[in-house]
Parts: sequence; structure tokens; C-alpha cells
Amino acid sequence: MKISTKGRYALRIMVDLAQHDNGGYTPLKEISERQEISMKYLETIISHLNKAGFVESVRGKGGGHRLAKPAQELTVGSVLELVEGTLAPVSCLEGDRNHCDRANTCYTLPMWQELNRIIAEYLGSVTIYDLVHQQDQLIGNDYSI
Amino acid sequence: MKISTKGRYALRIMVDLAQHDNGGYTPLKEISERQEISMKYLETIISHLNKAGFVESVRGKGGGHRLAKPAQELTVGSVLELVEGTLAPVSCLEGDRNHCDRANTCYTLPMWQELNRIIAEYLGSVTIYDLVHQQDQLIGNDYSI
DNA sequence: TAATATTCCTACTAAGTCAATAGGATTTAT
DNA sequence: ATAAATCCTATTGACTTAGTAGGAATATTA
Repeated sequence: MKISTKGRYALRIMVDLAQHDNGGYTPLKEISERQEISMKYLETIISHLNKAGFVESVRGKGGGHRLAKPAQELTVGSVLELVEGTLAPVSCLEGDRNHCDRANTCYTLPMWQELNRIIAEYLGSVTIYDLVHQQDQLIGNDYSI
Repeated sequence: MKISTKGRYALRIMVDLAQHDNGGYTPLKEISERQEISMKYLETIISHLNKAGFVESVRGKGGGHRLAKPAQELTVGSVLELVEGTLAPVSCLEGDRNHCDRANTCYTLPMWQELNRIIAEYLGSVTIYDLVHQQDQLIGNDYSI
């Protein structure tokens, strides 16, 4: 029951891009330095974000990346679902292909469906903008300093 | 972001034990046949449940397993946390050992904490008894038949 | 044109996790 | 004794994760 580094890093990339958005393009090298994650690994992740239309990228000197949409329109759930493949907490809920023969008599399935709904609802309600603008939570919470 | 078969099967074992609880002990062979899961695999899972005090087991002929507590007192969350090790959606939240240097300036951590809280709250609110007594959901829901 | 800075692309790999299975030892009832 | 059950330790094949490697393509600038 874990979001992988790919999902976590993808969010950090999006937040970093939102924070340093001045209309231009941010090169990956800067994100890599700020986030302390190797450029090579970030490359594979941001390429995915680019292909899915979350990020616009420009090659060559002076190039880089920027958010393709306003941060208010990019939800945490959509980013995670993209790079993680799915957010379903059990394989039984992944599309139709994993539909189990026992589903219509399964006593645990309704609980999994509700868990799935709750997770999707929360992650769909938080945007990249929300993550950037949360001074209140960030400073003075129980894990700061 | 997946609960493994171990977690799912552990819940099915607990539900099966609750459904067939007549005061005596249910042998694993019966559970295996009803749930269509190999006895060998169930053995390793139920042994875990037994050591943690969720299930009482008796060896030898006529032996078997039964719930160690009333189903109302056994939450889905506690069972899953036991066999899965943790329910935290990101490794950053696992105890103190994975505490990250960046935690006090991490813009995604509060979101992960809230997600963690929501998941724990829901799974802690559903009991094995609830899973067994849910005819309304089970019959007539959109995945039955 | 040459140098430089950047993204883009494909492949590879070491380590870890998952989902079981195997083979027997031990215990208890009859 | 025999049968029916749990208990215990180890092993295995497949898959996933978390990167790394090496270079090709593109764009800017001097």
C-alpha cells in the first residue's frame, strides 16, 4: 500500500514548477538541484508528465519545462494516477479485466470500493496550487524543526 | 498503492471465521475450500493472525481456528496493518526511521499525512462484523450478477 | 559554423517484494 | 496406531522498483 518514489517525485516536480513559474521554462537541472533528485531519474518522470499533457517542454539551450495548465486545475490525484498507473487500493478494482468470479458474493468488495472512493475523492480535491499555498500547515506543524 | 493478496486473504479468513463461528474451531481446510485459496498459503497468513492474538488455534484432530475476539471488536484496519506491516501510503510516514531531512520544508507531506489519516479513519471504523452483515450492499449493488 | 545547453529516447541492471510452494515436525482425538 | 489437524523453516520464480548509462536530437548564442 505504497505510492512509489515516481509518484512522490512527480508531485514534487509539479510543485517546483508551480513555485518557479515566471512564464518561462525551468530546466530540469534546476529542479534536480532544488529537489536533490538525480536528473536522469527526473527525466523519465517528467517525460511521462509531458506526454500526458501536464507539462510543456522545450528542447535546446534556454529550454526547460513549465506547467501546461494553471496549478488550480491540476489535481494531485490526476498526477498520481498518471505515473502510478492506478490508485485502486486492490487489484480487484482495476478496470474490468481483474473482475473476480467471486465478486458478486464477496463480503470485502463493498469495503474496498468505499475505500477507493474515499481516496479518489480526497486526492481529486487537492490541487498543485493547494500544495504550494499552505503556509499555515507547513510552518508550525508538528514535524517542522 | 496496493493491498497485497496477503491482506485481502487475511480479511477473507476473518470474515469466513466470523460467518462460521459456532463456538467451535474451524479447520483451515474448510476455509481453503470455501475461499478457493491454497491451504499452504492460508497457513502462513493465519499463523500470523494467531500470533497477533486475532485468532485462537488448536492443533491436532478436531482442531482449527476461531476468532479470539467478538467480530465487532476487530477492525479491518487492525487486520490489514498487521499483515501488511503498515498502511501508510508513503514511506515518509512509516514511524520515525524514514524521517526525511526535507520534511520540515516538504510541500507534499501535509497532504500525505491527511491522506494517511483519512485511510486510517475509514479502515478503523469498519469491523469484521460490519463486513458480514451487509446484505443491503451485497445484494443489488452494481457488481452483483 | 562551433560550442553549449538542454530535452528526448532506448536499453539495462541490481535489489527488493510478492505470491506462493515444499517438506516435514508436532500435537491431539479416537 | 492412525488420522487430522496446526506449526515451522526454507526456497523459488515472477514481477516491480529505483534507478543508471549512453548517446541522439534540438535550439541558442557567439
